[in-house]
Amino acid sequence: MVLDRRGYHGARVDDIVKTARASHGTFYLYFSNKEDLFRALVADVTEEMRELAESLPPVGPTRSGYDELRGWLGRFYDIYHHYHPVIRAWTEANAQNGDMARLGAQVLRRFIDQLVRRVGEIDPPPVAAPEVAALAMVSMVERATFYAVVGMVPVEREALVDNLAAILHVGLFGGRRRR
Amino acid sequence: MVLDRRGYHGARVDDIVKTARASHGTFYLYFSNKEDLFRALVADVTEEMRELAESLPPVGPTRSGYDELRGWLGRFYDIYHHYHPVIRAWTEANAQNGDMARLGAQVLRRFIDQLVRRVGEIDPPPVAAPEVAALAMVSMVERATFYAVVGMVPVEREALVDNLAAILHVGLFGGRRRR
Amino acid sequence: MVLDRRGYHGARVDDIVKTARASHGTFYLYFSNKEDLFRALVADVTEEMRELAESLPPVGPTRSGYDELRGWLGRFYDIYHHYHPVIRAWTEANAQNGDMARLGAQVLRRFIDQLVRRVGEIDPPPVAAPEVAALAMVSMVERATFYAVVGMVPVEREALVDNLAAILHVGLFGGRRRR
Amino acid sequence: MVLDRRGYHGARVDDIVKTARASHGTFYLYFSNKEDLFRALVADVTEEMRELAESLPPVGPTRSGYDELRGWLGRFYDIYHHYHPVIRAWTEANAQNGDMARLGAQVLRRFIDQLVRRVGEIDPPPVAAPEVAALAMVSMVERATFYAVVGMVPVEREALVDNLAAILHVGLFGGRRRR
DNA sequence: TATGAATGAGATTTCATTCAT
DNA sequence: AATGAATGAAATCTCATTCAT
Repeated sequence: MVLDRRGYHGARVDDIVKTARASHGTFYLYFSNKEDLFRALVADVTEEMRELAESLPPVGPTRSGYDELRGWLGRFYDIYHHYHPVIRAWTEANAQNGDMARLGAQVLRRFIDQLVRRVGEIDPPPVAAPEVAALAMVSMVERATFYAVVGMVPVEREALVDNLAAILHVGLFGGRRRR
Repeated sequence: MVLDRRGYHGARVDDIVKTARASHGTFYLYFSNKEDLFRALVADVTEEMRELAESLPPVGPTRSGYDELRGWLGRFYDIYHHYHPVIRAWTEANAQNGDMARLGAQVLRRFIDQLVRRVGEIDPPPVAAPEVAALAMVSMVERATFYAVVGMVPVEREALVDNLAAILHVGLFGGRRRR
Repeated sequence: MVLDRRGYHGARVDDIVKTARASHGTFYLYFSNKEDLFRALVADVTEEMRELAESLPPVGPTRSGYDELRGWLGRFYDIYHHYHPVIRAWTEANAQNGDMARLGAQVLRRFIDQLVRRVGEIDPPPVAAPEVAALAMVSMVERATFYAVVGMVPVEREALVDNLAAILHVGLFGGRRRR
Repeated sequence: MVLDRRGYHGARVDDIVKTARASHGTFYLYFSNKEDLFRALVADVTEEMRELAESLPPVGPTRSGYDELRGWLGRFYDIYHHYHPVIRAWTEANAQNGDMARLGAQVLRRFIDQLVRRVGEIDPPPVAAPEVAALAMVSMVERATFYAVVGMVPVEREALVDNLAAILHVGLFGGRRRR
């Protein structure tokens, strides 16, 4: 995947079509321009992310709740792993202003909303400001997974998922035992 | 700041010199190329970050430890706020491979190392894998601050710092009371 | 008709086959290339024009001569109206050098020759240089009709034909009465 | 002049800059795109045409009126001769729809208006529909001059100007003697 | 005959960099 | 030291034409 090696700006249409063993003409037959390809790729990721956000399990200080959280984080990791070239490029785009950044903000928003909802179900409420706590947690999961997936830190999937689950659990339920 | 609006690739040398009310010639008198300018800007941030990493306070389940952590997070926020155009561009560069991404990995490493050291001081050790926990915490702080600073989420400095401090405190010391 | 909206260069083969509800393959089955289609279209017009040039009536300062001239101008208008997309494209091609311009020059020549012949029949000869007078008259008829037909000026068929006939009549026979 | 040989579509930016002994970069320093150059060239011609339209002399069945008309037609010829590459390209553009054709229609309009005004001064009025007569006369002058200038017909400047003047004079004043 | 996805040569346009002044 | 017009390599994009089915 060309995006992987060079990111959006580094990926020349020439590279893309060579990698796909196609021609320039074919490329512009299916995409109206380079950004359009990127949008299509991002749309796939966005769809996966939307489903993922919706499948965030109800949480509770139980063993099964903990396991479900681990499963969910594992899926998060897998999506990031699978789409990481696109996600790299998207991160690149998010660093600028413009459409793609707005789309990124929407997806972020969706995760935060789902998490806020879950946190609202917890009794007693674990934090004063669920919105900010949700932002913090989403940020943690997203970026730690990103760094692991792109190899900026040497962390294996299981170690990452276990630790994120543990930290989130503690963050949500304090020291409460898992029943 | 041109980097703010457009990121590294979006900021043309022409824009940069216009913004600086200088000429192309002058630009190349002081920087050997566009990347060189960016390196210089990043070097400033890197230096701040290095100092910041070193000033990570010893932590403990005390009120003063908590306050120091808040102070430190506030400084983190302020640096991000001040340098956010550069940091955006850096995020963009980190999303690609290459020198800048390696530099980003180094800075990340430094934060993780410092945090691991602090976590190592805690007795009993709060987590099984301090490295991964440290990655998670750095990721959380970094990205939540980034999203807040660039306006992708509407969170104020104080709310952010308070919540991050609370979450980190719980993460490090579980439900232990602040003495 | 695609030529109408966009002219020769603006009419892509893709547009042409879409308009004709055919495929690219079929197009190249019947025409060896895009220019070949245009040549075929122009050939139709050229043939019409050839016949029209030959049917230029003998002229004279009589009412019936005047009426015949009017009829002829009406046919000129009708051909231009019918073929105006092709004629637009041809005008476009005439504005360049090359084969099509040469073909345009031939057709122009044919009209001039016919008109010179008619003018030669007039006694006394109305002008010193029949060739140039013929050029002027052909130019007048051709371009005024073109402007009217393509809508660059708001003139109706009858008004145009009447006036052109009157002017030509005066030009050929001066103020002489129509007998 | 590159437009001369090939017209607008045939003139590649590459040819233009080679002819001008400049580089692509320089071209795009002064014009935002290829059409922009063409617009600039046409603007020059448009300005000349505007002045020419305004300088259309008052007409009358006098020798001096006739001479002024000849002078004016000579200036028309000279402008066409000088700008003929641009005028060819403009004719090409007029053959399509779009901005340039609208601009062409405006210039045509201006000539017609001026001529209608002059014809309106004549007593008795020479034609029933001055608008259409003016269109015919402008068409005649424009196209005959075009054909002569681009070499589609072999007519010299003096012969053209003399004959056009004679025909216009007859058209306007019938057989009336030049006083 | 008919199709239309695929092609690729060649066009336009961009922008980091240079250099004469 | 400072300038900014000029450069040109390299990018994006177009579209007439082909050919396997």
